[in-house]
Amino acid sequence: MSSDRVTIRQIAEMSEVSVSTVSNVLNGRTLRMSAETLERVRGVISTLRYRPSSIARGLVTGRTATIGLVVAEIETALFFSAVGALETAARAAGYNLIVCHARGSRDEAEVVTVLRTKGVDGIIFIANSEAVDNTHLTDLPAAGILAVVVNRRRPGPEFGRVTWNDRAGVAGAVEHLHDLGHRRIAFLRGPRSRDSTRERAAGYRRGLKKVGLPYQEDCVRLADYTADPLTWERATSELLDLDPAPTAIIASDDSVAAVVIRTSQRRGLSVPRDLAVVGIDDQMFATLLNPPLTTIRLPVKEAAERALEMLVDAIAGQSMREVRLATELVVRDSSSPEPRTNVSSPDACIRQGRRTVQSWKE
Amino acid sequence: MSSDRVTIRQIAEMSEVSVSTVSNVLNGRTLRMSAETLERVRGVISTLRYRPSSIARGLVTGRTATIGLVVAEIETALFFSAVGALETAARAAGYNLIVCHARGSRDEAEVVTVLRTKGVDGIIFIANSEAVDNTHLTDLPAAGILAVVVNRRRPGPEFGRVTWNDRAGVAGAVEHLHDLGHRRIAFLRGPRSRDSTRERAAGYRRGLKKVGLPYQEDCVRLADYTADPLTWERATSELLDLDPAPTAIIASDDSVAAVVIRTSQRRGLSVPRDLAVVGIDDQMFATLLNPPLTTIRLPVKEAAERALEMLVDAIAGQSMREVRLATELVVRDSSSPEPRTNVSSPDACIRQGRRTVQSWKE
DNA sequence: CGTTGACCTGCAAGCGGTTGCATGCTCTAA
DNA sequence: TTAGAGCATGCAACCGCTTGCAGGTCAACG
Repeated sequence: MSSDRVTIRQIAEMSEVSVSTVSNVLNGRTLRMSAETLERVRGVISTLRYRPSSIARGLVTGRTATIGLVVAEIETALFFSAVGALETAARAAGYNLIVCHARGSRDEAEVVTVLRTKGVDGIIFIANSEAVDNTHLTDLPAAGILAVVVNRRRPGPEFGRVTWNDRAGVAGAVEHLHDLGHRRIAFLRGPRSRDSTRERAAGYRRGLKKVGLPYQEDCVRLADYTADPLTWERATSELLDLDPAPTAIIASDDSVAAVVIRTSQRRGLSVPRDLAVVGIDDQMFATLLNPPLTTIRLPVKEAAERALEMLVDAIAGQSMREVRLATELVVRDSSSPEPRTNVSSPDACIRQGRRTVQSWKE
Repeated sequence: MSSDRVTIRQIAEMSEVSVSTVSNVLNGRTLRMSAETLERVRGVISTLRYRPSSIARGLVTGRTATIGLVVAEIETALFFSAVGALETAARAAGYNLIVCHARGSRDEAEVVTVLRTKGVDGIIFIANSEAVDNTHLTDLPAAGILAVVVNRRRPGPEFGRVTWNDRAGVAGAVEHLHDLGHRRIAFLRGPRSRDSTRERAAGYRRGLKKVGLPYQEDCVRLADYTADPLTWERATSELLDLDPAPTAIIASDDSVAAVVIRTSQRRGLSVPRDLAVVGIDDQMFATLLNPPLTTIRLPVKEAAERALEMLVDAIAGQSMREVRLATELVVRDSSSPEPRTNVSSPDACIRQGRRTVQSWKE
């Protein structure tokens, strides 16, 4: 296919030097080289638009300038921003990304072996759940594969790790709602299979404790964001049927929050006047809802960048680290303190434009 | 790094055969081979978990089983689904994806050269705009690089191409709204820089013509989905201020549609009773809005699959094709014929669950 | 004038595979 | 008994590039 691909040999011939000299030019080993030769070789390279085959180079150096990205559950819109951020950061650092989507850990094991045959310089695993089987990863360090896990349990100290603080995020949301005067704050939890769910539940409890509210069993319901939205609707209705009904709901994620808003509006409630709603993720559409959604932003993008940075450092010989990032509460109208009318006004626009941000670290 | 990577040589030694024999086993050239040898080699391979380096193999065969994916404006959530679909399809066909995000055509040119050094077997370009500069692509065929473009102008007949029918989609939406009784249907167009915008505008005109409605200049406004949502809000307000105001709006995309819904609701209008709203894209959140959004679904996922299929066929020696896919109108409540109340009812749930789908091809 | 460095450049081996063709073996038939 | 067919395996070149080290040139120095 690559019929007439330019090779280093051709460059050498045309510049009337040896292949090694060209290689030296390419790799900056140019210290002890006559300016004349250097210039000549460079000239030929640029006129022929020669780019050395990174695959041949990789074969001998063991470096391919490629890193593998293994994403679990790529459908989750949230993780797309991570992929984008990762790609940007990687390219800035001179790397390319082989992106693989793993469905389940068996699949992941297979993906990893493929990635190894491709000679990637390292692998980043990004999951939306910490509760993943890691057994197939434990032999990576022995094989000399560098790896960083994001939002996921760490298979061993040879792995880099980036997480974010779900617990503090939810606790902060509870505080925020308490500040607004809410005294009965409900919590929709995600599926138990995820560690983050546990963390968030812990954050909910902690937040309540901190502001001095009792933990009430009936205010916690399951709303599995991987399940059918109808189930979220039902969970919301159950909460709203309580007596006294909660005046605020923290939802499993932004999608669930959207349905919470819709469900309560259909019951004739006004958000935030009758019910405050807080989401988790800060997905792109959060700002487009009516009302715009207050939500806990997960630092997915930053996590991606830190993971890449860590991996690149590791390739350069440094040892792996563990980083925990802060989440932030982005306050929008769905938890606005003042009741909103449904009528547009200049004032409303301004209020909508405003955005308050608060961060929580451990 | 890959300190003790197993090589074909080791396998050869342990099986007491030559390297070539192992290679023959690996590549299925096993016809004239004694069953005993075959089994022995296979045994060693599997006990040592040997996987041949695809990079070394690529060097000699010229095939890397890797294809490049160049995505323009990766932030667009819509295209993430394409990436996911592409990855799935690629892996099923035995390929991996190097994903690159190109911002602008200069960047794209650079990405392409990098991809070439990595020895990709082909490249898929996917853009959310047909109006991209293609000059830097025209030399790809000469270099023996196979390429498929998605939703984008075709640089030449050597390129594969997959598009979808924006025009018919919008025309169909107009028909749908007309069927519901709407006689004044507004259209929010996207930025002029995109071919799709022109196509959609043409579809709008054609739809009007088909149902016998006049084209009214004042019913068309710009709502650039890459711009600030406040501008969408303003465009919506301008439409609603008209006298007579339109009773239906086709929005530039789903995000814009969400804002249209919000804006009209804030003015005290009820969707769809007072105003029908149709989006474009069928993004994930369309179904979560209040009311759920009727939208023109673009076959992004299918396009990705067709593009991959075409590329794989081309690698196998077939020539490129051009495919145009149908769009479908997904009817949800935002254009429901019957007025909706804001009060929940069992009936409402059922109606919400329903989904009507209609397809338009050229 | 012979040596010695400093300074450039090229040789050749090797990375981990693939592949055309030669080689050696076994077995059958003349 | 032996040539030839047929089969199983190995040889060696090659893919495009890197790199340690040898080798060659030239000016200055003793």
